[in-house]
Amino acid sequence: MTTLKDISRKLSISVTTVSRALNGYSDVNEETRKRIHQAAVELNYRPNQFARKLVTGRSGLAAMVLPDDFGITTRAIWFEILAGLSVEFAKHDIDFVLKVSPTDQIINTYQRLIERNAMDGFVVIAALPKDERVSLLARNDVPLVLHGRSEQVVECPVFDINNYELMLQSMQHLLEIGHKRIAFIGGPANHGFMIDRTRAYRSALASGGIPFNPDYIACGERMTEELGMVNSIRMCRSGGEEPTAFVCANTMIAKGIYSAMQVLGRNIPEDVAVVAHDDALPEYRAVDFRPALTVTRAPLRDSSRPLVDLLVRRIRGEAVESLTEIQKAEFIVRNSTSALNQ
Amino acid sequence: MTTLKDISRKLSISVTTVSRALNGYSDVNEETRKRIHQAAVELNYRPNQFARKLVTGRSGLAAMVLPDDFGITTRAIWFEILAGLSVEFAKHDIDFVLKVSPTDQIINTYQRLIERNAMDGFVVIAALPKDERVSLLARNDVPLVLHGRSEQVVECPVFDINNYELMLQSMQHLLEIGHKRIAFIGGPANHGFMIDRTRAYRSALASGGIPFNPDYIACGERMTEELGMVNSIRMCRSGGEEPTAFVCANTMIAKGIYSAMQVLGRNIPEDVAVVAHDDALPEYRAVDFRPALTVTRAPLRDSSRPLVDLLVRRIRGEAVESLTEIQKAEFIVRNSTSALNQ
DNA sequence: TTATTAATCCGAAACGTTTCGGATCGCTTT
DNA sequence: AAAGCGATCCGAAACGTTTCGGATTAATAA
Repeated sequence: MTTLKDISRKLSISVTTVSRALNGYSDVNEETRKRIHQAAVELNYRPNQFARKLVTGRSGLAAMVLPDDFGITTRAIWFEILAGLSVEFAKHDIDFVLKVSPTDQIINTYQRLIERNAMDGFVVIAALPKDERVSLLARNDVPLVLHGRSEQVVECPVFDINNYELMLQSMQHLLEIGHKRIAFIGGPANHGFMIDRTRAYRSALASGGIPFNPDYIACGERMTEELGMVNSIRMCRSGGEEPTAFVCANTMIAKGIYSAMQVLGRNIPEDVAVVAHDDALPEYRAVDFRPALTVTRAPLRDSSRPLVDLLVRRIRGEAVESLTEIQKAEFIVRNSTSALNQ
Repeated sequence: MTTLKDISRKLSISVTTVSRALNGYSDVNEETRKRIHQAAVELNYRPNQFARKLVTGRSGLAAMVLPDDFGITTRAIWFEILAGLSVEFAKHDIDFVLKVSPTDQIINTYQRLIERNAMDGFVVIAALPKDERVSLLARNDVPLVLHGRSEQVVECPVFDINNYELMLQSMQHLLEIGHKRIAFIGGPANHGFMIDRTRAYRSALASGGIPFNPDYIACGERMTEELGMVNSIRMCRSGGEEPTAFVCANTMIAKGIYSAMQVLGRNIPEDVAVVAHDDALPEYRAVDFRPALTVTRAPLRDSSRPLVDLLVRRIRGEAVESLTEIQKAEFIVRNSTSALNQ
């Protein structure tokens, strides 16, 4: 392990100057800076992160805390997010630490992490309207970035996709091609993105002059194939009028509906239309559905960079007001929707 | 942020003694130790990890490096492993950092991490016979624990399941109930576990007096449903004699075979038997297969604890010789295998 | 009585950085 | 000639721990 002192000794230059040269301060001669840099690579110098943290207060560590029951979704999705964050943080020389905690201990886990004071920041995913994690972190002045919008007015950077808009787009498409009995199968009703989408769902119905039917909306804790399967079958068998179209909160739910419709002997898109929101997971490619799935598309992978950038800028002390980013989803019509024949 | 000095001041006791009391040294009076502990909780003292690292050399950080194409398997499995490691490391007060790296940059990533010298240790998964990662870490004296066996004689703790034994068990079962044309569909041929299992496969055949048929073995880079589907169909349609039984390296492959057999109009277990190795992922529950799947079972989740324990013991300086653990898989006969009728 | 020992405690150095507050020197301005 | 300035450099303190090498005291052994 070579240290600043080693370089200092070798060049007969003070430690101070070596440090300042390596950190790009302006008060060191270009000539000596070169010599110092050269010596640094020769000796294979790496700054000791811990000594640095001790004086600067920065650790070069950022964390994410996940529930061990995987919350609203599946392992595959979490990993997609984790992988993206890891590579993005690496670009900023930040190590990404993963904390998995029993679901009922999440807040305690945050508390401990905050007390230990070893993380430069946190990324918080799946915002709730009143999010305890967010208020805890904010209260302790710990930088965080939030994925999804939270109702509470809090000083933190936010990244989100335009959930309201994308739902509106799906609905308008279905309305335009003549659907009136449109069902919505989604995730936990208390999450920010579901609130936004539900609002858009109802607003689109209203603007189409269609009364809201509570039987046509289903929320589940976990947005899986099973959720889509079970609920679409239930809706079709309830005795009332069957829906002619389904809007799904993700492609897994759509997959479940596809299976259900097959079992029920319904054809897509002739008998029922299906639209979904697509996080673009390689495991569930909307283009590979038969028929190919109409979607609003916003790759989860694309969220890593903005999330990390926002957090890093917050850590660096940028004003929070400028740290909001809303990504627009793309609307892609494929073969799972077609004009209603009647 | 309260420090040792704060406690020291409050109690009029030297920093040294406070430190030693809190770290459980024997040369401090039981009475004063109590006072110190009490003051510590009152002031909500948390040791500064970085100051500590600076002097002890330990960082309280352990890492795992993963390829961004997810290597031999799927996102879901990686997450299962990551989650387990995270909670186990937490028990030892170690933060778990996840590094995702482009596949062709893995070694560079390790190199950089080693140079930065910020990790106490690494867990290395999916051992290759000659594993560059292992030799790099070992050469630099960085503690690691290896999942799977590596050919090279290297000073590192190893955790593995008894791949040879479990394959033997599956094969013996199939042989006993009369199967002779037994196919094996597995993962990348160069991985340790595949080498072991292939050896067991051939040895079982030999002891049953059955010649090895290269058409009955298939290896794929990725052990997915698709792999099982494609290869089982190929084997059944090759024109030669169809296999009457399949042994699969995991349950996803088995799932693919189930689908393939349905397409082909074959019944399980009447026409073909299926056995798999089961990592016990919640997404692919062997008991939920129809018919329920006969397996050798070794939950992936169960590997986290031994992996972490071994690594921690290595970091603490225990002799490597004592740090090997081989877990036995359980053999569970269900309905996907039955005596061949002929 | 004196030497030994055990039980407690502590000062100071060390870990490797960053940074505050100058110091030095040669030039330019007044 | 004095003052001011810009360009370079550096000593020393600070960050919060751990740990080495004693110091002190009282009890015990010789």
